[in-house]
Amino acid sequence: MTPDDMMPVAVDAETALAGAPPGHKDELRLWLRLLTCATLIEGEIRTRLRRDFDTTLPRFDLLAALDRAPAGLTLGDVSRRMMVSNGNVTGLATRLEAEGLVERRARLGDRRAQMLRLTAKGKREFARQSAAHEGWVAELLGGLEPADRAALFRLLGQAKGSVRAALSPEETP
Amino acid sequence: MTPDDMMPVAVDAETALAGAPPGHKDELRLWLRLLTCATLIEGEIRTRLRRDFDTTLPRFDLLAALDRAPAGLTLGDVSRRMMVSNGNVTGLATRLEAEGLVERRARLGDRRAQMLRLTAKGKREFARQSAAHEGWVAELLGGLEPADRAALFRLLGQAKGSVRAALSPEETP
DNA sequence: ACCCGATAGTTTAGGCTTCAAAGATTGGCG
DNA sequence: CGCCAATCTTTGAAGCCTAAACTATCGGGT
Repeated sequence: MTPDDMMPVAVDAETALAGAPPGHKDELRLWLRLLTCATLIEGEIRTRLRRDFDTTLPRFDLLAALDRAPAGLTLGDVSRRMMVSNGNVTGLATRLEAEGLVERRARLGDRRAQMLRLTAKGKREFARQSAAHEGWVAELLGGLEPADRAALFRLLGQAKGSVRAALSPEETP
Repeated sequence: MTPDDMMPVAVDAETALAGAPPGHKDELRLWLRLLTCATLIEGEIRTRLRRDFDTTLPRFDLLAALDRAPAGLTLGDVSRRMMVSNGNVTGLATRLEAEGLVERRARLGDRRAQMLRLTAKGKREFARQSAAHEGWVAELLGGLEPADRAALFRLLGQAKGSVRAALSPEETP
């Protein structure tokens, strides 16, 4: 319960020259802006998925994961790719199965796992949704200069690297 | 129900020279990377808020909004700032009130609205959480060169502008 | 052959989130 | 004054999400 010494935080190098209180305000502002962008886009996509296809983003994401893996995926695979919990996928898969978009089938030789695959209906449905989705994203980010878009893409890669690097030590003990 | 002509999508100008199928893949890749970054960071912050303070991100965000407005905010104000629905804030406020971090009080002259304010305990609690939070973000994004961080910040501003521009026409009829 | 740690999935409890509909109040207009 | 449209909040139904506990199965070492 000593809230002060839990914070490995890079209190080295450049902090010295920055002076003042720790002053990690820059990173914070960056994070808040990143979050705003993501929230804005995500919210709009959710709204349109509901409006035009009467579906949700998690459903769409699950279909997308399966679409990229014609041989099917286990629930665990899906959970890792979507970066969501196990139990979450169970429920999602159950609902999509009930709608006939996805099918569970046993995996030979391992009675623990089951493969999840798109049904024909699921493929058709996802193709429709996917085309619209791609258009929406292009519409929302179309205001960016191509050069800016490329630069942003690269810098986000850097950011991703920074986050993963900060995460991996404790994540894999 | 004609799913084909609902898609205002910029099918003009640069699409012509790009050739091929509509080919908005660039924007899509950019969006997916942006989303990955946000999800990664957000997930880590959620985990740590739970682990270290036994709280959640929405609670933290609500406290943060109130902390920036010493005079208090109506539930509606909070809802707009957090970009979440009205009903959502009701429940959030109720739980935080039960924990003694926030208080509802009637607004003079308008019995429909109520002001939400931090209690003394809420202020203390948020100060602790906020300091840790700032450190976490700095840790996660600390791997970025300061110049890259600045560039990223600027480009995200552009992206935000692009999204808002694409949104505002239909959002305000 | 048996046990035991690792892996796959489900369940449960609790919280977050949205949309839509309902309640409560206000302020203005005839 | 009385109505009514606009504003603020709450409620209810449904779905999403996590952590943690539980079940089932697998595979290897003794």
